[in-house]
Amino acid sequence: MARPRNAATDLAILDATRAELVEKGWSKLTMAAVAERAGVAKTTLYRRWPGRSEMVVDAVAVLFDELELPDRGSLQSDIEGVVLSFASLMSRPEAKTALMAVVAESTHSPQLRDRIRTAVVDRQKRLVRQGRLRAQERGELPADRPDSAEDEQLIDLTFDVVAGAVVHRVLVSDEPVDEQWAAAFALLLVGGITAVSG
Amino acid sequence: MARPRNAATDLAILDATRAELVEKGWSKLTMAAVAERAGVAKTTLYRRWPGRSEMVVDAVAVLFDELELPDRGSLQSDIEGVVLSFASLMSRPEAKTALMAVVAESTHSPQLRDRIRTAVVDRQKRLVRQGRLRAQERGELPADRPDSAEDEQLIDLTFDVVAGAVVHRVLVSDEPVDEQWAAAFALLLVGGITAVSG
Amino acid sequence: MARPRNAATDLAILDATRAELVEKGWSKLTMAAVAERAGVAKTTLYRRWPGRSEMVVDAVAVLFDELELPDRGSLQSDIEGVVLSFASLMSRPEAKTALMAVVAESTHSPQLRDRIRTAVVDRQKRLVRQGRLRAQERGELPADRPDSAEDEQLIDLTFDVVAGAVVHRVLVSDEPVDEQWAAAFALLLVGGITAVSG
Amino acid sequence: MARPRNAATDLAILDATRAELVEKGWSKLTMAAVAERAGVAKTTLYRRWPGRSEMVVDAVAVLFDELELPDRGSLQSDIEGVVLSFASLMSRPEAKTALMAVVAESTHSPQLRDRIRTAVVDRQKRLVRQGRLRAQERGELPADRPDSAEDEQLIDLTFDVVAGAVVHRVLVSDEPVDEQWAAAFALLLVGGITAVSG
DNA sequence: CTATAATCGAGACGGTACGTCCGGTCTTGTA
DNA sequence: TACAAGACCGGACGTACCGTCTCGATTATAG
Repeated sequence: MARPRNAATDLAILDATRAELVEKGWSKLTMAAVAERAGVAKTTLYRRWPGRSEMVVDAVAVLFDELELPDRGSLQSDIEGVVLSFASLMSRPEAKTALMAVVAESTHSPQLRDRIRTAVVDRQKRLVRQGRLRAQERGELPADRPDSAEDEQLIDLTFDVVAGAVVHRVLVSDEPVDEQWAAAFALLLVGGITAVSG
Repeated sequence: MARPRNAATDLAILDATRAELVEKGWSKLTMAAVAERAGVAKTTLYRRWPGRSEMVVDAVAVLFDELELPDRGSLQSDIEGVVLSFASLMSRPEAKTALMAVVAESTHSPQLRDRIRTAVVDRQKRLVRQGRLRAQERGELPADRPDSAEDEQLIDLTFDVVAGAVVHRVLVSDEPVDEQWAAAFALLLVGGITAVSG
Repeated sequence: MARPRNAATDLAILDATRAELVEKGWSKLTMAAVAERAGVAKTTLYRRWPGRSEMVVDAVAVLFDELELPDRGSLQSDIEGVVLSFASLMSRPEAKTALMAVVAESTHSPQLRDRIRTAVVDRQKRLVRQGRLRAQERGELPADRPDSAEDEQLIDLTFDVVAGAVVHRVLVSDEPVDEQWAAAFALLLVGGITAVSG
Repeated sequence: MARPRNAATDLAILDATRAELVEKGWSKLTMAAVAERAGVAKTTLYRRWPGRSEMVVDAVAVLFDELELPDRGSLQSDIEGVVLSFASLMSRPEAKTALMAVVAESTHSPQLRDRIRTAVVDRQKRLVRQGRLRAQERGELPADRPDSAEDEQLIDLTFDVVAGAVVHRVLVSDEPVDEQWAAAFALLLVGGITAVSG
């Protein structure tokens, strides 16, 4: 009760973390370097996060909140838009290197898995819901059936398909996501959703 | 003229690497432990691979060669089959932890990116081609147009969608890929491909 | 402001160094073994000394401070005494193996040469000065001429002759320094000094 | 029986050893480097010497055979001469670094100690005997008493004093042996020997 | 004039230690 | 109490040599 933590310090640390990620990448990211860059002692880092991975998850999570779903007039266009902006996010070095790394770490740590899910995954499903709702308003998709588990599953499925395809294209196949690819993907997805929902 | 390298040593090392991956996971995998388990000196590892990542790529790559595409009678069923067997592969601890980790590392190393592409990605596209061919023989899909770049792109797209969705579901969303999910996914994908190709 | 170095650690390390020298000898002395024996991390060694040789010089230097020159009543006897006690020092395994080794190393390192000179050589010249002074008080030797470079050179010469002869006898010729040898040597040296100074 | 060893190879190896000693010093001298420099395989080295130390002793021993004792007309002058030529030998980098190093090693190896004694020490005592004989012929010293252990001991003592003083001056005290020092030393030694033998 | 057997070059190999780096904890003094 | 500074332990890193080994290829002698 004597002295409260300095809130600005958190931001400085997360900024420093992202900067180091850009310059060095995940495996060369050291706590000491982040601390020095943030003008902070190593102790302070460990007082706030249990380890490197958790800190990086938090540092990267905010990037995902920049994603939006502007109304481009059709489901097809909306998908194209979100694919392109997600791809551009995944092309930023601090995002691509960190995301895969923490996912890798998470395979041996349930705590980390939870942190990723709450900080990244769940927060972005909103985009799928929003796009679906908008398409229903436009009459492109039928309205949700009340309490339908199938509808809920379709949302999850759509999320994994969109996010997975983009991540795989960019990071594993190592090919660019350009407008042409986004269009082809959106066409495929709309076709599939229509077939399933129709 | 000089003493040749022992070919069996390579196999012993890669076996040891996979075993250590299962027990310790990527971040606790040490060269010394792999060497000891393989009954080999650390030097020998470094004589054959430039680093941990490259060695792990080679160790994991062979797992992907186990994937097959048995003829289950329809495109929909074929997709369900490959999704399930791929998901079962991605659930093996040595595959999931290693794959994400090397992809993360690869974001800062073109050499590693190439190695992943040739050792893993390119080798598995055969499954997509094979499934497509079979569907065409069954009359489920129209035949390829000669020298069509579009057909080629559709193959790549399909590959990223299938592999990406499964990987994302298993590793990021952290949800199981069961028969129900495989069926829903296959339905969506067949719908999309039909719409696009029709 | 920051945490200060633990002074007791220095002593523990030097003790461990001497113990390892006794058991293993110079060429089998490893930093890791010293660290473990001292209950200290290897890092701590390197934080305090640039390398093995420097550490060993410091570890051995204190042994030389044990040397004394008890008044045995005559120059001849004083020399016999110091020769015997120096020889007994040079027979201790930690001294003999270490001293020659660091001298060997020093031939390629001016820094090390300086360290040896200040830590060992200069500190022991006091014995020669003391013995000379005592002999002068007894009237065995004429008093120093003021500001005489010759007197100073004679001190250095005596030091090299005494120390050199003992070291060479023990380490190179590999013969024991017993009372008989000490007496013969002292006789020779007193004869020489008297001839020169007379 | 079948094929004899190439004798020229021995010389090439010892030459290479000395050259490496000059350039790198003892502690940076590697068997691989010597082998390459001699145009020879590492195996060949180990076929001829049990280890580095033994090889270096042989490489350096020949240097000592260059020492001679030209007749300069008096015991005093003869001593000055041998001191200067021995000092010039001890100033050569391959000799100084190697000699101390093998002596250090020898403290833990009787075999090595023997090799040093036969290859270096015993071979050089001839110089003392020769100088003594010459001084006796000149009438500077009384003739040997038959079967006198004392005379024998005086030879050994003289050897240790001369060699020890020079080595200590050059390597430990790190001061030059010039004509002035040689003269002062010779004066001291002649005084001592005369007093003892008188 | 072979054939036979040791020598030789090259370099892979199992080891051991190196000196460095980093993670995470701890101990100081200052604010 | 929070914090900066940095010492500290532990442990892995990638490198360098060691001394041994396995290879073919190359001789010099014995048959």
